[in-house]
Amino acid sequence: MRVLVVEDDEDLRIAVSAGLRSAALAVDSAGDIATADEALFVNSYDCVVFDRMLPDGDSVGYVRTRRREGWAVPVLFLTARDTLADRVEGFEHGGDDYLVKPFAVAELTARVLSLCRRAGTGRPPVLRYDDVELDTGRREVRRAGVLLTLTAKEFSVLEYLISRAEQVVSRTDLIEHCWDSAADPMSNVVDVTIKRLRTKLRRPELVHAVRGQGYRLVRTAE
Amino acid sequence: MRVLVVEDDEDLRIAVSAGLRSAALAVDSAGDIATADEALFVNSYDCVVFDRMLPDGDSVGYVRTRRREGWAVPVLFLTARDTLADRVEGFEHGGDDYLVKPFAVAELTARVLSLCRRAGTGRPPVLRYDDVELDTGRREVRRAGVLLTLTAKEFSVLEYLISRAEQVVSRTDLIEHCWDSAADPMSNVVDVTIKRLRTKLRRPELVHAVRGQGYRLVRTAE
DNA sequence: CCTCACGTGTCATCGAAATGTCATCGTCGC
DNA sequence: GCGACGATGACATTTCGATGACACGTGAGG
Repeated sequence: MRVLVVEDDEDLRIAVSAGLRSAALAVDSAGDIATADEALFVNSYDCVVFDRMLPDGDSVGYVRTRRREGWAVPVLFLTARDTLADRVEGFEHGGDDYLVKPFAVAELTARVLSLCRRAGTGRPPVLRYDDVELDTGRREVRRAGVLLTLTAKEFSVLEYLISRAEQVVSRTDLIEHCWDSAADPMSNVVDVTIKRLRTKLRRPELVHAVRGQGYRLVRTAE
Repeated sequence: MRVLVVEDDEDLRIAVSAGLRSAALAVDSAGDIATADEALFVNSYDCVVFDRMLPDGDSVGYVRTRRREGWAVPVLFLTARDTLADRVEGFEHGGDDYLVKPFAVAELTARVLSLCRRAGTGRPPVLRYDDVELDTGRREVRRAGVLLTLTAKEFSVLEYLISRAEQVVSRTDLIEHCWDSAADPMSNVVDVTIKRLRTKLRRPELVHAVRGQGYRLVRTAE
C-alpha cells in the first residue's frame, strides 16, 4: 500500500508520514499541488492525504478537476476548523474523507487504512490464499491457523502478492506498491524480502520465482 | 497511455483527439477499419475508440473477430442513436463501453480513462490457438490442458506467434519483438528457440516452417 | 546516555537454469 | 543429385535468483 501526503507544513508532513509508515504503508510526500501532481503522474498510490490549503491553491479544486477526468484514487482532506463549513461542498463524495486539524496521527492512520481498503471496491478485509490468511484490519497473518510475526515490509509484500494471487508480479510492481520512491529499483531488496517472507511462511514453494519476470503465488499441488 | 481513435468524420475525429490529448493521452487516429487494423498491428494501445459505422464496415464485427483471437484491448464504441437498439448484441462485454452521439468530449475522455484503468486492473488476457492456451498473467501455457514449463524466450516467441496466428512470421519479426537490440540477426537463435518450443509443445507440426519466409502456426487438420 | 534488539538494506558469492554458438545432419525444391 | 536452408544435439557462456554475512538506523529500556 502506497500513500502520498501533500502538506506544506514540514513538521506536520514529517509527523504524518512517520505515523503512516509505522502502519506498514509506503509514504511519499509533497509540499504543494504542483509537486503532488507530478508524483501522481509518475507513481500510483492507493490513497492521497491532501492538506486543504496549499501554497499554490486549494486542493479541492485540483481533486475535482482530476475526478472529472475519471481519476478515482481515494483522497483524505485535512481541513482547518474555519474552512470546515464548506465541506458540504461535497468533496467527501467518491469515497473520500476529511479530518479537522488538529487531529491524532493514529486517527489519520486508521482512516487512511480504511480508505485504502475501500478502494479495492468490496475487497474483503481478510485475504486468503491456500492456507494463508491475511487480515488487513488487524495486520495479522496466519498460516495453517498459526499466527506469524511479519515485519511491515513482509506484510506489505505478502498483501500485494495475495491481492494478485497466481499472477506474476514483477519486482518493479512490488517496488512501486510496497516501497516509497526512495527505493532503488536496482537493488535486490525485493529478493531479500521475499526470502525472509518465505522463511517465515515455512513453505518456500508458495512464493514461486518466475525467472526474468518476477514472483507469483502458487498452490503447491504442482 | 496510448489511444487509437477510429472515426470517419474528420471534424469529429479531430475534436475527439484533441480532447483526449488534453487528458495527457497519446492519440493516434484512423478513418477506416483497414487503417485501424494496420495501426493495431504495429502499435499497442491501452484503449481504442471505434465509431460504430465506418466506410469499410461495422466495427463491431471487426472487434468481435479480433476478440476471438484473444485480443483484449478495451474498446469504446460511438453509436448513432438509431443503432442504439442493437447494443444488446452484447458488444459491451469484455470491459467495453459505448457512447451515443452526440456526446460531450469530456464525457468521452472520462470513459476512456476509466477503460484504460480498468484494463490495468482486469485480468490479463488468455490467448488461445487450437489446443494451446497461453495465460499472459500467470505466464502459464497449457496444451490440451497440460501445463508446460516454458522459459521466458520460449514464452515470448509463442506469444508472438499466437498473436499472429496463421500468419507467416519472419525471423526478423521475431528477433525484433522477442529479443533486445543486442541480438545478432545472423545467428540461428530463432531456429533453436523454435526447436525447443516444439519439443515442449510435444506437437512439432504446430509450428510450421515456411521455407525462406519464416514460421507460422497451423492447425493440424492432418 | 548507552546498549541491545530489530527492521531493513547492501554486498559478494554460488549454482542452476536459460540462452547463445557451432558443427553437423537431413530434407525440400529444383 | 545439388544446393540452400532448416533441424538438431552438444557445448559454452551468460544471466539471474538464492543465500548468508554484514552494515546502518532507530526506538525501547535500563
